[in-house]
Amino acid sequence: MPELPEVETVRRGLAPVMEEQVIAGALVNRPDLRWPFPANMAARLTGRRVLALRRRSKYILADLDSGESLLIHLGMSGRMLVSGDPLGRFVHDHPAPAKHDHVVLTMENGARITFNDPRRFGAMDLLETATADQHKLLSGIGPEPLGNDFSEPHLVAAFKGRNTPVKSALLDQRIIAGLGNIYVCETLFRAGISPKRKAGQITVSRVAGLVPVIRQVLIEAIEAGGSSLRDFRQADGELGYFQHRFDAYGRENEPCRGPDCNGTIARIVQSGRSSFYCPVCQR
DNA sequence: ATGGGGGCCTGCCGGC
DNA sequence: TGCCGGCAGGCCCCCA
Repeated sequence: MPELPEVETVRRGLAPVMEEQVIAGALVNRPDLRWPFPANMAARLTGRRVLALRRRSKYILADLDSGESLLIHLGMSGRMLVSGDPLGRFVHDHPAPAKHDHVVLTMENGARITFNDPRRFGAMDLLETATADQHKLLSGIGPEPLGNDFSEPHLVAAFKGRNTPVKSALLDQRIIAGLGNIYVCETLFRAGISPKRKAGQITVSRVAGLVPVIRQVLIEAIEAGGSSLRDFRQADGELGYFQHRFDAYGRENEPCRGPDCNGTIARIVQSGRSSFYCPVCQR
């Protein structure tokens, strides 16, 4: 469930049960996900207190009192399931792992956090907190769209001269962090820009206009994810995700919801991925 | 440097 | 019922 709003929703769901808490036990059920786990991962997590849970792009970082941070990426199908008993009555209760439960953290408060990832495109790593930004997976990532470094001049400069479709440019994590296929589709729909248009060919004012649209789409999605937080602890991290109302994504052959537009949402494939858009009002 | 495509995995869904 | 193709929210890496 992994674009920026979903990852932020997961972070917010995990924070109350993980922050300030000690990891009492770590169960690692396989040697790797997308890449091998770091050496001695279970031992380096066990007994460590979680000082803070942060998010950078689609990554979650758990800062530990050892000076290391646990880096978590959910890939395409990763879930962080919270179970157990916050009152700590069943700390020693270890139910058999379900299929694709790869890592289970048991917190001192009795909460259990299970990383379940069928497709195993997810990842975990341990890195020095002080130099986290220089980690190979983080160093090339562009500005956070909801942060101060993301701006009209930045996006205009990043698009300038680019011959790639705007769809690809917005998916490029070096240009802007955290967008994925869904929110790029939604952003371009609201901005009235065709996903096929070359990034460097869009007028400066239209590129600048993308900035507030991106922010608004993400803020709305985070708020929608947040509305499902009550159910988050029950398990299914996917709740809230499907509650989103998408205007374009997944709506092939359905009527365009644009004002005064009688177009029909189309699906095309760009660099192997589906783009949904209205050929009438997205130009 | 930039852009495009392959590949990593499993699960699900629709069609035959 | 079973098999098969196509599809899926990501992203690294290699090639031209």
